[in-house]
Amino acid sequence: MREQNPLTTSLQLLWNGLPDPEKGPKPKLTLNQIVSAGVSLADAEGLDALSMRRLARALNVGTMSLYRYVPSKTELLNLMLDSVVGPSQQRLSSVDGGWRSFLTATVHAGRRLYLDHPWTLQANWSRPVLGPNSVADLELFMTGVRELPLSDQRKMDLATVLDSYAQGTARQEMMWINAAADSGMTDDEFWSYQLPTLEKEMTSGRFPMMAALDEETFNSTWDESFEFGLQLLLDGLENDIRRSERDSAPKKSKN
Amino acid sequence: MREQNPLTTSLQLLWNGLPDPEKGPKPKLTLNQIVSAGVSLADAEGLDALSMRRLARALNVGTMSLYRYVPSKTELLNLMLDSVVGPSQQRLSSVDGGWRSFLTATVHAGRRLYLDHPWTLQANWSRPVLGPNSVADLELFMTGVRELPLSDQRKMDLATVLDSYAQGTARQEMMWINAAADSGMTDDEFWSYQLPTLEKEMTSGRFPMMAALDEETFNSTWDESFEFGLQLLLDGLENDIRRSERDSAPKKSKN
DNA sequence: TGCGTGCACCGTACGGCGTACACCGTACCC
DNA sequence: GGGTACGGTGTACGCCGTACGGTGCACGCA
Repeated sequence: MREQNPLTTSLQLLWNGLPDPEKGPKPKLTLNQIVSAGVSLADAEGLDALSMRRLARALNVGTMSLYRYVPSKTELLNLMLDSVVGPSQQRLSSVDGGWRSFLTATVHAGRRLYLDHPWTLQANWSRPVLGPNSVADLELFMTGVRELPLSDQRKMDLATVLDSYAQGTARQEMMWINAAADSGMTDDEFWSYQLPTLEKEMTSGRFPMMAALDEETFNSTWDESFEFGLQLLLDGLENDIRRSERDSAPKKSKN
Repeated sequence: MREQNPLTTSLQLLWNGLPDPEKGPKPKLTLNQIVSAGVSLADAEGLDALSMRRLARALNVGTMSLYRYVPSKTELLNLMLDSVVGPSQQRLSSVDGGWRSFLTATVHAGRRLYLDHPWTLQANWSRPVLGPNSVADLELFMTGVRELPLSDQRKMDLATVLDSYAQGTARQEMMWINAAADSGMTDDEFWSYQLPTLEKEMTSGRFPMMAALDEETFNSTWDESFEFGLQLLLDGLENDIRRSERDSAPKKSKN
């Protein structure tokens, strides 16, 4: 338990939580209380609002008491992240409905996760060590794609690609929402304030393509662009699969 | 110039820079010097290292002098962001080589941008107002896809989707690199420290799919997964295009 | 020529942050 | 019943962004 592996304590906390002590006074808190209070605070007010002082106040303890449970704020964020990922009901129930509906549910769930917990997309966020929920997530993914004629390596690539896409789209959406909110305006107000300047510049001759755009060019909702890209990805995958089935088809005659 | 539009000053700075003053002493700096010093510092040491104090020291001025040029750190970040985006040579030269090679170059350039300037993926990053380089970027994109049989709205969706993908993949890659670097180890060391714990858990019976994975499952490079997903997207798009050409083909006989 | 004025420069200070450290008090083991 | 291991926390340090106000330069005008 006291190896020199520098990740030991992180891994220990993620997978086994705190060891329950025998001696000394009873702890006032549990690790879970701290982590979920952190998640609530970050969900409600953003990552900026999550300071150790505020979190401690919310839990009615002194600031430094938190450090009896968690070695640093970074480690707390790692725990918060793992606590928030993990298989959702939606995906569990779609695992046997064919790969396309499973992957659709997976990417939707990923996007919803990032939008529900925007703080997962903020900050330095050096990706933590893998925790139990992340691994359960991968386990479910691998189950959902078990029928696909792809190598395990390609399946893992697929997981990475789809998560990247969910993350990227959610991040873009969040940035616009934040930009408006930070300036204390709605999305529409934000646009309308920019429009005069943009229109002047676009019709200046420097941007002929931009000047000639349709009225509705910028009218897509985030949901629509997200769906569009998701269909591209899945269509591309379907292509891939058909091709690999065609390639292996001749061998079928051997049976 | 003194309207109550709350974005006026931001837009002014982005599009026109600072007005050159008539009275008083000559400014020691230019806006560009500040912005590019900020970019250099953030590139070299990350966004955390970019404090107003350090930036001022690097420029040999007092901390508060910076505020004569830039109203806040947030605004500085907006200017920095617009200063690093924009059409690259690679993309400009591929604009007439067919949509597929143009889009490939576009997404590659996007990914390279995010990897070269990882700070663009950090922090709150409430997306700023659109600056001249961002608009030039869109202009180029619209030129590159002008032949595609898609509505302007769909083309804009495509721009969003591809940027999301570039951003998502770059972000994932950066997170792993950071995670290792923050702990002061290489990527490989980071993996090897986690492996014992993961292997123990995976063979515990709770994760049968994970336990049965090929040896090479996790061996893909970031480049490989990125390429894989990019091909999926472009194949999907090709599908879309062929379908829409097929649909409109009957009309061709009218000619 | 000289002076008034508007702007550049920047030292100081305030309220936040993460967290190192040391001290206090509790509750179990022997 | 005493020793000891451990939970709780007050204080302090060195960072951060930036509000405020003082100082002195350089041009427009008399």
